[in-house]
Amino acid sequence: MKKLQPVRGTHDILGDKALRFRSIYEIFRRTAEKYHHHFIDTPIFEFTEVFRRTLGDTSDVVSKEMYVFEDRGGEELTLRPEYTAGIARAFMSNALTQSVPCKFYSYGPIFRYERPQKGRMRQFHQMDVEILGVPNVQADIEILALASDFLKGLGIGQHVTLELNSLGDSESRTSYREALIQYFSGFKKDLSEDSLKRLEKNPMRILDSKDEGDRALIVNAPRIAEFYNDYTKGFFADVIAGLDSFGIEYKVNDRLVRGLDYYSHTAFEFTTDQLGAQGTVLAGGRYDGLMQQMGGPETAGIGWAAGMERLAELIAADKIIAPIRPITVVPVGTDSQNAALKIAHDLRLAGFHTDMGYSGNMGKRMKRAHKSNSAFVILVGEDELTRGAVMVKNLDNGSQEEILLDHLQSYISGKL
RNA sequence: GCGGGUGUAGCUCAGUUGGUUAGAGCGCUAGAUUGUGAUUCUGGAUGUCGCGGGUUCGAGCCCCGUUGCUCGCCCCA
Repeated sequence: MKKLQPVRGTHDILGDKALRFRSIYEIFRRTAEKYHHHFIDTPIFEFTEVFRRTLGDTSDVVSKEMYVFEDRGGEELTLRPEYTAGIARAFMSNALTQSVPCKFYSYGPIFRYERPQKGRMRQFHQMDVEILGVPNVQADIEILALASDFLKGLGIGQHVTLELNSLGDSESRTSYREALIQYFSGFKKDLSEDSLKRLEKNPMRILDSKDEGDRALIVNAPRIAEFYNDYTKGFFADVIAGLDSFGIEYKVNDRLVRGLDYYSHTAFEFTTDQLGAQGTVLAGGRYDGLMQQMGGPETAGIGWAAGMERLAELIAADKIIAPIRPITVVPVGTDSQNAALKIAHDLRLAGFHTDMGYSGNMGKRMKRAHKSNSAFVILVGEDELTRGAVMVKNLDNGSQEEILLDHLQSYISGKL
């Protein structure tokens, strides 16, 4: 082993970070299940085609961020760079098109070959929810409510704002796109280099450019709302009315654009100003055209994904689940080792979290027990054993008492 | 892919205009206390100064390259 370091952009998750991840996942799971979403776990790699077809060849994700490899059988595979395409594939592979609506939640690693930064890694973790087969606004409203409940459950509702937009149906979007191209083409010499490329590939992206020169032009650019047809207008109004009736706060941002090709209608992002350049903590939208793009039947879809690493930086201390306080069983001498092991085993069978003080002198074992956050140490010594008892020490107040083995479990459960 | 900052002990960091054996605190460890932790006291070990080359009588310090980390851009959770 030459390098004992993790691959760039990957991290080990342990200690406090592991606790945060577990806490967040637990709250996510409970919230998603309250909305009766079902757990789904799809492979972390798929045929490259699954992502290439759905995300669009020109998207940055496909063109420069995917971990693509060929396996020994010569198949072109890709580590998933996002959730939706894989779930959509699973939806069709398992013939669930016959069982709509389907509501899913999932959690796991996502891979993108990017330059790492704060809140951005090459392997990171997302929590994802999807509703498939509900084309009307009920799905939009519920998926946003689920997001809002989740973030409030984490205690970060105050630090996060919901930005909302409608990208319209394809008719509205096509005419808006043309209007944008026409408008910006008149200012080609003033546009930044990046935006000139966007003009070719994805003109709507110009709208969230950070370049100052671009921003001056954007102020007077056509607004998407002017190009909504009646259906889009009504749809968006209904989503907003739903949020109002739920008391969910939002900010309409008509410059909000989604990176991936398959979005339509509702698009949203929950952002924070506390994470530097990576402000988006949860984002998603409606993707009614996706299934068809993959060669399946027309199926409506909407969902979002939340970034675990980013949320872990924001989570309130009181939402982090307390580390478990075990009981540590310490044999006093080698003679009592077997008896101690048996006592620990019995405690575990009775449901107690139990650890062993394996080695070292008494001082060392006590120290380790203390460090492991133990509530009690059970000292198993020859003297006590002859009386059918053990010494139980409370590590919080230092008191200790000799307890008959027969009474051990009831004694401890009374004190925990 | 582009641009900036940075790298000394497990952690947080000192280290003079380049000058012998590279330091502190925390943590770790041994003992005081061979059946008792979080307090105290006394000892101990921390290290390829990221890596490779160069300049120099001499480099942790200067120069070049490289790599990791980090911040920003692109893009995104």
